Amino acid sequence: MQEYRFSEFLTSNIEVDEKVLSQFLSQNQRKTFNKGDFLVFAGDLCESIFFVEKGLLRQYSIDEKGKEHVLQFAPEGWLVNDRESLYYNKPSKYNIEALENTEVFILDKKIIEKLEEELPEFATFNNELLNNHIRHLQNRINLLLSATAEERYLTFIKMYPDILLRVPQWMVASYLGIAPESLSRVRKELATRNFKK
Amino acid sequence: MQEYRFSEFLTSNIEVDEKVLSQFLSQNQRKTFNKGDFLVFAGDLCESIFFVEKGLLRQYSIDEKGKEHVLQFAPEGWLVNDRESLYYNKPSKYNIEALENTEVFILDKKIIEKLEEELPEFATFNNELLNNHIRHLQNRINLLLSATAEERYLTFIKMYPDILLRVPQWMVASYLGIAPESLSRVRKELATRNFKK
DNA sequence: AAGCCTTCTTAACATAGGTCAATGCACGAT
DNA sequence: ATCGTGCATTGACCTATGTTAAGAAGGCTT
Repeated sequence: MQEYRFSEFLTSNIEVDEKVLSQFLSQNQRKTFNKGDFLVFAGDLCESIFFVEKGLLRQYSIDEKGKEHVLQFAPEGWLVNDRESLYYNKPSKYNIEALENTEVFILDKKIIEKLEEELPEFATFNNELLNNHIRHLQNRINLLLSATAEERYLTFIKMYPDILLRVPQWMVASYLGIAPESLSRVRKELATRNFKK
Repeated sequence: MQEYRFSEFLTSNIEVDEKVLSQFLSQNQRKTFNKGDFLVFAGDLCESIFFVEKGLLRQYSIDEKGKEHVLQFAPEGWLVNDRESLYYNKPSKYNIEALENTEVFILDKKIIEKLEEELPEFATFNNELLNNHIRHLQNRINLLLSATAEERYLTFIKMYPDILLRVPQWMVASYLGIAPESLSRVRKELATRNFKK
């Protein structure tokens, strides 16, 4: 579980003077959460953007029947926020919870906008990040539309082998949109099939 | 079926001088497609961004079993492109097809970047667009994870009543991730239920 | 007007995956 | 060491949705 500072995230992706950068990023934007803590509760307003420097977050909703649905996991180097709150001042539909002791760097919309104005390179980079995020979401939608439980699981293993080891299995099931018992069954089936070969 | 020019899209969302704008946007970026035409075939490289000025597009994949899955519909005022191609120079997984006679305004990455550099307001606006798109995709994922066929359909009706009338029902089913026959069943069920009340 | 697509519907049947309940296991707290 | 809690597994059963196949209603095309 490495650590990944936000400043490092920036300097390793865009050309920018360390000093210029430091004027944007103050130490007090860093915050620590313990395993089990909530960064955001559904119903809250959430106008911050969280960059995970260390640890692991999950963003999830709870439906009327009380079931949880994982929208995303966020390990080191990932950004999480609630767009509904950030751009429409609406209460969030999603909880954000720390699955491990987690350090986040907290950004607000104004800082992002300021960075974009002052550093055109950042604007381009941020754009790519957003587009990349969209790409991921689209691929996930495509998977949810077309793939069986087994296919979804296999894709997950390939894409996020690290996360697989850091979260309980039922959360993976929740991310995949299947029941935990079903995932158990899929795994059993895969195991016996591999054994036979 | 109204018409929505890209220039109008910009001027109605950001403060910008018409003349400044016109230097970016030339007439030859406009293109017309007939119903049934393909703008992009899966496997193609697609480095353009399409803004729909008139008409209707759909972006969809075809899985190994030959089934189509609609990633999105794009009526007037919507942007479509393939991020996989645009940012990673990879062949597209998705087809883009004109469902009606359609006029699109074609942008490439460079124009977007230039607009962002020259017009900070555009950068902010574009950012909001991308974030809004992410928000939509997240909500759709959440729906796919948690909702039954009926709930998905009801949500679709509320969100896209216009599109409902412009595309065949089986495409809606494909967008919702259910079989056309299932959608038929859902509709019947809804009809009899409303009748009983 | 006839014939041909395409779409939608319906019904019978099949199945992946959900639900419920019981068991066992691992691990942290006492 | 023991208890309790949360997680994973398993099996029996159930249900929503997929599949297959057929027929009916429009709407193009010739």
